[in-house]
Order: sequence, then structure tokens, then C-alpha cells
Amino acid sequence: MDTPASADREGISRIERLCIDRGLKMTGQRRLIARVLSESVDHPDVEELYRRAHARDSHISIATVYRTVRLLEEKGILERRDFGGGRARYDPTDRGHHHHLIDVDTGKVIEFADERHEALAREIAARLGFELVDHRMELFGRRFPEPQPEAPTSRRGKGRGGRDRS
Amino acid sequence: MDTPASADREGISRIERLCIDRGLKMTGQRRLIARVLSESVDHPDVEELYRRAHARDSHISIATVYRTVRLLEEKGILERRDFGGGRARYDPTDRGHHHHLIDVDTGKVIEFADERHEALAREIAARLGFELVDHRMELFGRRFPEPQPEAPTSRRGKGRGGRDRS
DNA sequence: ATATCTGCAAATCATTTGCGAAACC
DNA sequence: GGTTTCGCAAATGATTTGCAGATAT
Repeated sequence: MDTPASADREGISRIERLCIDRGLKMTGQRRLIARVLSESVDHPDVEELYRRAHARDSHISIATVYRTVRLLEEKGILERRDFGGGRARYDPTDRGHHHHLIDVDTGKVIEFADERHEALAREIAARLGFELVDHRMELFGRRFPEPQPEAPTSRRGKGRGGRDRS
Repeated sequence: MDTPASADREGISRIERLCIDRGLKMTGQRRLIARVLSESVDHPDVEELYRRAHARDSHISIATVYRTVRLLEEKGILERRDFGGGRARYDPTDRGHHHHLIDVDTGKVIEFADERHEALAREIAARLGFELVDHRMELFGRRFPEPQPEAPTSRRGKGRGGRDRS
């Protein structure tokens, strides 16, 4: 849904735009990492980001990826996540506030948002005497066995709550 | 309900009981670590467990603490937590299913449980096509600024309602 | 007995950092 | 041009592990 490969010449990627807006000095490797992040729809760890970036410019070093990812986190452009597995995963903040459901069988991560949960979290914090500053929720689930062919019941679920993102 | 707290003399600690029930070979150091865990009301990391155990038996090594804590996690007696800060924190499962609120100013951790959240989490997972296997929620909060000048009953202080188990 | 555990130190793993060379503003 | 960043490799910090001796069942 984005500009075709034309963005390769001079286009400024989504994340690069954010970097520029925060006054970061844009080097070739930062631009590349920003582009890789902009094109990613998952939650890569440093190793994976390095792999993707290195495929385009084999001169980049993993130390630079570590440094850049940390810088972007400090600038609020990325959020560090821990889905288990030992390595930190990165999630661009411009995807909006959301939570994650991890498929315990495949490791796949699904993003979702839910207003009711936001309200509930605020309320629980208040009950304990705190103002909610931040919060996170991770669900670990297993895909339902068989997508049983839509029972005769026509009543579609209470269809709504929060939009979910892949 | 339960045996009185007469378990101190030669007694078997809460966690040791669980170890025995799962058929673990009980060595002196495991018994000690189990006792330290049973007496803890917080979420110690390995370094801290080692400190507490080492204070009672200076022969114990930190490698053993690491090994034991991992064993107990595999046996479902402990749960590993990540509250940031780089080190894993441990939480006995026999405290029941709960979540955490971390005071961003002091780092103190408060446990809580909330039925509505449990139901909501299950529902969200179902909506996404998953059966909920596990889930966790962490709230990061700041103690409310000023105790509102509403009822000048007693002097202000940290004496807020709600017990915490750091 | 004897399979399992422990202590110690060395080994891993992810991440950070010192340093001279290279790149950006 | 001077400051900031980069690549490299060595340093770090948390956790794991190989091995020889100690222990529980």
C-alpha cells in the first residue's frame, strides 16, 4: 500500500521522518535501519534487524544496529518489548498503543487494542492509589482446534470492542 | 485448613513441601533456598536470593541458586518475571494467579488480582481466535500526588489503604 | 551403591563500549 | 573543521556449564 520501490531513491521512510523531526543526525546506516523498520510489520530483534539491513548494505555492523535501536528507544520512536526468548524485540510507537497476543505454538505475535482494558487498567491502578503511567498486557494463546463451520446460530458475536491490528 | 506455623524447628517450609511433592531430591542447599523463598514476600532476583541464602550458609554458591531457581521454574513452583532492570525476578506460583503494579518512583511492586480482567483477557483472546493459555499484565504507576484535603481526619502519610507485598 | 548435585572457574549470550578512522552539518 | 558516528574487537553483566568431588535416596 506504499509507494513502490521508488522510495529507494530519495524517499524518506516513515521512521526516518520521525528521526528527522527529533533532530537526529541522519547517517547512511541510520537511514537504512529506519527504512528497514518502516517496512517491517513484525517485531524484529536486533539480530533480525541486522540481517535485514546487512542484506542491503553489507558494510553495516551489528554494533551500530544496537546503538541505533537504543537511540530510537530513547527518542520514543521505538519501544522495547520482551516476549521471552532472551532477546529484546522492537516495536515502532507510531503503530499506536496496543498489546500483544503470542501464539504459543508458532511464536507469532498479534497486535490488538481494547478500550475496555484501558479503562480497567486505569481503574485498578486508581483503586491501589496510583495514577497509571504505562502498562502492558501479553496474552499467550493457542489457536482454536478446528474452525468449526459456523454453527447454524446466526448471531454473530457482539462484534466490537476494539479494532485489532495484525 | 493448614498445619500451624510449627514448621520452623525441623519443619518443612512451604516451598520445600512443593519440591518434595514433585519428587525433587532435597539437598541442603535446595532446602535452604526453598526456605528463603518461603520466607520472602517480595520478588527477589538471583543475586538477592543468593545474598539471603549465603547469609545463612556461606558454603552455597550462586551457580547453585541459578540452577535451583531454574529447576523450580521448570517444576512450576516458581514463575520468572521481568520487571525491567536486566535481572529475572522470581515469584512463587502458590501465591495464586495475580498481576503486578510497579511504582515507577520507588520500584516497589504491588500484587493484585482482578476477576474482570481475567474475563476480559479470555474474551479478547477468543475474539482473535485463540484459547487463552496464559497472560500477564503489568501496570506502571505513580502514587497520587496530594492526599486531597477532603477529610482532615488523621495526619497524612503513606498509610494508604491496601496492603502491599512489595 | 550410584545417579544426582555442588563449587569453582571458564564459557556463553546478548548487549555495551573504547578507540582510531570516517561521515555529517 | 570539528563533532558525532561507525566498525572492530575487546569488555561487560547475567546466566550457563564442564569437571572432579560431595551427597541424597
